[in-house]
Amino acid sequence: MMERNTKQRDAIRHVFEKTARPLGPAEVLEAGRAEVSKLGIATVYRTINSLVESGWLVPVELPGEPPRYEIAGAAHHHHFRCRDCARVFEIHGCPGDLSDLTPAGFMLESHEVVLYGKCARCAAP
Amino acid sequence: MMERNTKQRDAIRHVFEKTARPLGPAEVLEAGRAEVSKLGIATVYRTINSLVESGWLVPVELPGEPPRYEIAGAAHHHHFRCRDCARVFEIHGCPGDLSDLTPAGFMLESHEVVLYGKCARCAAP
DNA sequence: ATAGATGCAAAGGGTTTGCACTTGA
DNA sequence: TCAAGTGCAAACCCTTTGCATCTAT
Repeated sequence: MMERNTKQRDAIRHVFEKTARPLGPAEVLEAGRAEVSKLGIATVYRTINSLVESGWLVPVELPGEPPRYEIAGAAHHHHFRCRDCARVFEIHGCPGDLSDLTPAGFMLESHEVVLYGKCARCAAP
Repeated sequence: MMERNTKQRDAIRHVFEKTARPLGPAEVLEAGRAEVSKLGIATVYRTINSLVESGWLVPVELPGEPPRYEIAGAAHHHHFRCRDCARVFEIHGCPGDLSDLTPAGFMLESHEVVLYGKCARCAAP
């Protein structure tokens, strides 16, 4: 599946390559129409899903929000969401071993951390 | 709104009182039918929403999943989601100060931590 | 008695799928 | 050529809403 190079697929990849932040399907559709004006939402979804399956994209899921996607390849990291502008930023570092928090008998496999607050721009006076 | 005591409302509160973990609307519906067999999903949604507004319930939102709800009043805590049975459990403890992860200029206000793995039941042989 | 609450079914919003047409290899 | 990929619209899933009926006060 998705083994051909189409202009739609190229356009969608270009959108991610040109944008430094995680994007949702609607944003991809809008930006992608600059290159392929008749681009359809179904193609965006199918292509994103296949790019995730192929490992080129990874989903960025924040609590209570529809998924965004970003180009894969970054090291293990988490995200900071600005409460004012709603933008999401990658943060480096990690709280480390969280097995202390794991209840007895439970098997810890991975974790997710999201920080909330104000980004540099919104915190500035 | 929701200012009367109905058997549906009571049943829904009972479900949360009897269950120690965060529940989604479908789980509440199923458990609630034990008390009110004709309970409808719309009533579950309406009642949950009003219990959240009144502060009796708080939403538990995990990345990429529809919201669950738990009784308000618990101290700051996080959640563990079982990858096998998809149930969510409250965990005690907290990684603590995460300001090390916060980029310069950013203002950290709060955080969310979710652990993933196998619950005691699903990890058992 | 009567406004509030319920249940059903229909409507919404976002994502997926069926199908005929288009297109890349 | 001709199967993979696309676009459109219908189907889906979860949640909300409209409305006639029921019920707590």
